Amino acid sequence: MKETRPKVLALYRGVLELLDEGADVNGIKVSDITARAGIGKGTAYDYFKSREEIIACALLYDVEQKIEEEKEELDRHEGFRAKVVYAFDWMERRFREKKVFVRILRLTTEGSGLSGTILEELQKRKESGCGPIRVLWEMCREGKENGEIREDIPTSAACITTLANMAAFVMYLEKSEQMPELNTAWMKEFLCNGLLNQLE
Amino acid sequence: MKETRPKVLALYRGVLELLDEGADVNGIKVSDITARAGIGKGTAYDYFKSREEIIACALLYDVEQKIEEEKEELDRHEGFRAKVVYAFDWMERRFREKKVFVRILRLTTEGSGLSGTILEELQKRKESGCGPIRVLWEMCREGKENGEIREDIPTSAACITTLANMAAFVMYLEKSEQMPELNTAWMKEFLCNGLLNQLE
Amino acid sequence: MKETRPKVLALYRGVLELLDEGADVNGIKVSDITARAGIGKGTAYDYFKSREEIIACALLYDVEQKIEEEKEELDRHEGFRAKVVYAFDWMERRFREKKVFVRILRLTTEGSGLSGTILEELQKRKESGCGPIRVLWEMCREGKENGEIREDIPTSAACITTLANMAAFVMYLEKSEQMPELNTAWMKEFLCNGLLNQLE
Amino acid sequence: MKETRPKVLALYRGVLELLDEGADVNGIKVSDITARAGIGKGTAYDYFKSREEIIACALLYDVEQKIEEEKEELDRHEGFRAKVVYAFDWMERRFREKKVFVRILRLTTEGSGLSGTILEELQKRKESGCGPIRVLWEMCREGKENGEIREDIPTSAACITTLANMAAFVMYLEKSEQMPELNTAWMKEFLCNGLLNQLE
DNA sequence: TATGAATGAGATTTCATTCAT
DNA sequence: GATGAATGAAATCTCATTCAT
Repeated sequence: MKETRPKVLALYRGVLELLDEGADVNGIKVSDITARAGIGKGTAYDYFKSREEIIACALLYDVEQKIEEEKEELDRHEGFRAKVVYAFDWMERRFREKKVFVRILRLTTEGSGLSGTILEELQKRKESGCGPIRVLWEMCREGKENGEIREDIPTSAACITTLANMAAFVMYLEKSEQMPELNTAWMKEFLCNGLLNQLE
Repeated sequence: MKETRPKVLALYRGVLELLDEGADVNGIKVSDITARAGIGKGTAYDYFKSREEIIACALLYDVEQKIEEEKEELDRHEGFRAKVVYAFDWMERRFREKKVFVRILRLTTEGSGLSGTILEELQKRKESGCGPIRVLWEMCREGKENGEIREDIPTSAACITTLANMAAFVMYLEKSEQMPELNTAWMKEFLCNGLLNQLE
Repeated sequence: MKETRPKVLALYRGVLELLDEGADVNGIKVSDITARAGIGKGTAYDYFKSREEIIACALLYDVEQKIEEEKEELDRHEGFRAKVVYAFDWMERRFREKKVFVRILRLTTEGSGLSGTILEELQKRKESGCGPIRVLWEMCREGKENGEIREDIPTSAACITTLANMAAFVMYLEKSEQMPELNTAWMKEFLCNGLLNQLE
Repeated sequence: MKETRPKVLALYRGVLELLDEGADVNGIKVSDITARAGIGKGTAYDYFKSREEIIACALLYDVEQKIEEEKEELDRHEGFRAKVVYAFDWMERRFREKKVFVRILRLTTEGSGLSGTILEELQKRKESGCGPIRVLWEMCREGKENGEIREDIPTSAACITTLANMAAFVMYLEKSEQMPELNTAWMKEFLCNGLLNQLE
C-alpha cells in the first residue's frame, strides 16, 4: 500500500534529503524537516505523533521504496548466483549515494545509528527491516531449492552469511581509497566467490 | 601510555557503566556521568572540552583496554586458524556483555550509533578503530606469512572478510533465540570454516 | 429571547457536557467542543469570535436556562421564608450534579475559576450573573414587602446575606463526608433559621 | 519552618507580584516569573518540577505567611466576638489589596480560579487551606468554651457560618460602589451581629 | 583543583484561528 | 453556510557549559 498523502510524502522527502546531505539522524530537528518539506511545523503533528515517529516512518518508507524498485529487476535474474552477482553490481553502482545505502544496511542489520527513541518507534512498526531481509530470504530459499545452496545449511544461516559478505563489500567501498592495493572488481569477485563457495 | 588521572578514569568508568546498563549513547547526560563518577559536574570540564569529547575518549579507552587485555591471550595461540577460533570462542563467551561487544564492533567498523558530534571527536583522535583493526591486521599478516592465507589475497581483503564473518556471528548471537533451527556451535563452525576456506 | 440556532445550541451543549464530565474550564479546547457538538471547527467561528466567547456564552446560557426552569416552580411558593426553604431543598436535591451547581454559584458570585480571558468576555455581556441575582433580588423585595424582612435592611444587604448562607450550605455539602458530626437536615435548618432571624 | 532559600523566595515574590498586578493565575508564564524574580528560567526548574508547582507553592507560602503575621495580633483579642470584630476590621483595612485577600479566601474555600493542574499540586501539598481554617477553628472553639457559641452548634458548623459571613462581607466590599444604599460600617455591623446572634 | 548553582539557547509540542474548497 | 487541513506563535522544559567560591 503506497503512501500518497502529499504532506506525508513531503515530510518523508524532507527527512531523506537532509540525511542525504549528511545530516545526523539524531540531530534532525522537526523545524528543519518541515522547512524542507515546505509546510508548517504544526502540520507534521497532524500526521505524526512525534519527531521520532516522523523519522522512523521516513526511514522505513525509504527502504521499502528502494527495495520495491529493485525487486523487479532482481527477479529478472534467475538463480541465487545470478542474483548475488546482480546485488553486488547494484551495490557498486549505487554506492555514490552512500547514505541511502548505509541506511538500508543499518535498518537491515540493527538500526544502529538511530537514537533509542527512534529505534523504539521502528520496532513498534514491526516489519522493521523485514523488507530487505525478506528479499534476501527468498533469494536463499531459491538457492536451496535449485541446489545452489547446500541442503544442510539452514536458510537463516545462508541469509546471515550473505548479508555479512555484502556488509564486507560496503566496508570495502567505504574505505576503498585507503586501500589502493585492492580493486573493486577483484574484491567483488573475491567476496562473491567466497560466499558462493561457502554455501555450496 | 595508560591513563592514570583518577578523575578521568572515574569519568570513563561512568560513561561505560551507563552504556552497559543500556543507556543510549546519544542520550547520556554530563550530569549522569559525573554523578556516576562521583565528581562535580564542573570537574569534567577541567579535563575535557565537551560532552562529546568525554564520551569519545571513554569509548576509545574502553576498546583499547579490552584489546590490550585480550591481546596477550590471543598471542598465545599460534597461527591464523587458532587465533580465529579463539576469537569466535571469545565472542561467544563474552556475548552476554552484549553492549561491550557491540561497542567494539561499532568503533571498529564505522562508529555507527554515535551521533555526528561524537563521531567528529573520535575522528579527531585519528586512531579511531585502529586498535582492534591492528590486531586483526597482524593476525592476517601472520596467516599470510605461514601460508594459511593465500598469497594473492591482500591483507586488507583478508581483514575485511574476517571482520565480516565475525560481524555475521554477532548478528547471529543477537537474534539466536529467533532462529531455533540454528545452534551456536554449528554456526561458529560454519562461519569459521567458511572464512578459512575462503582465505585458503 | 431564546437561542434557537442549532449549531450554537450544539456548541453550548458541547461545552456543558465537557464541564459536567469534569473537564477544567480553562483547559477545554475548541476542537473538543466542536467534536462534541458534531460540527466542524471552523463553524464555531461563524458564530463566535473566539474560544473565550463560546465558553462564556455557554455558561451564561446554562445559568439562564437553569434559572428559568426553576423560577416557575419557585414562584409557586409564596413568601420569602417559603422560597428560601424551597431553595435550600433544591440545592440539596440538585447537589449530586455538583458541577452544574458550582457553575451557577461561581457565575453568581464572581466568576472565579474562569481564566481572565473568559471573564472579560462575560463582563462584556454585562448581565453577567444577573439572572440568578435578579431572582434573589425579587425574593428579597417580596420579603420586605410582606414584612418578613426588616424595613431597615436594604434589599442588596438581604441579597448578600442570603447568598452567603446559600454558599455556606454548598460548602457544607461539598465537605459533608468530612464532617460526620453534622447532618444535612440539621445544617439546612440551622442556616435557614439563622438567615431568617438575621433578616427579621 | 520558614522558606529561606533566596531563589525560591525570589520566585514566590515574582508570582505574588504578578498576581497583585492583576495577572491571571492560569496565564502566568514561567518566563514572566523568572524575569520578575531576576533569575534564569532554568533556575526555576532546579527548585521546582513544573510551572504548576511553582505557583501552587507560592500561593501556599503567601497564605501561610499572611496568616502567621496576623495570628499574633488576632490572639491579642480575647473572645470570639472580639476576634470576629477584629477580623472584619482587618478585612476592611486590607481590602485595597484586593487580590491578596481574594487569594486567601479562594484557597480557604475551594481553590477556585486555579486551573486543574495547579489545584492538583496544591492538593498534593495536603495542608491546602488548612492555615486559615485552623485559625477559624480555634476562634470557634474558644467561642464555645467561653459560652459565646451555643453548646449544640458543632464547631464545624460555626466555622462554616463564620466563613460565609466573611465571604458576604468581601462580596459586599467588591461591589460596594454599585450599592450606594449600603455603607461599610453598617454592613460590617449587620453581618457581625447577624453572625453572633446566629451562633448564640 | 574541585564544585554545583545558575544560566539561557533551543528543542518539542500544542492549539486557537484562518481560509480555500 | 460548513468544513477541517494547515498554520505558526508561543509555552514548557532540558541540559551543556560557565564561573564564583
